[in-house]
Amino acid sequence: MKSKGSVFSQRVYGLVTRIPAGKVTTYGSIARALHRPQAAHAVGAVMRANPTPIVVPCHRVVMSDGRLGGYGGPKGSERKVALLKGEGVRVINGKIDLSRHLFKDF
DNA sequence: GGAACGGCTAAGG
DNA sequence: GCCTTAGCCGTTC
Repeated sequence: MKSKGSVFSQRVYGLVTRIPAGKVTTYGSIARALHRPQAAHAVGAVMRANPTPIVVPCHRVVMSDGRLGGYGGPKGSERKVALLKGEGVRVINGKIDLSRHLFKDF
């Protein structure tokens, strides 16, 4: 357990936290922002361990496709959508309009 | 210290 | 539109 020891995780949390309401990002984008373009899954690992779901809105992180991905469980997706919609994100058929809300301007 | 897991991505069938 | 294959990386047990 590296609990907070790894810069990577902290970096991920930092970026996710910086995502403004009404915007979303992809695992790949985060990985790229951290100079680890291939570590998308690693980002997922960090998110899974997300110790501060309040500060780290994982629901703003989606797949490169615009799909929501997971969120703890099949129901989580619905909650994700609800939250995103509440923030002004256009969600269609469980997918996000990336061309409209993709935030990669870290 | 090492193996398995995971909320992935990209490319092909 | 969905599944498979291959590659890559950090966390967890």
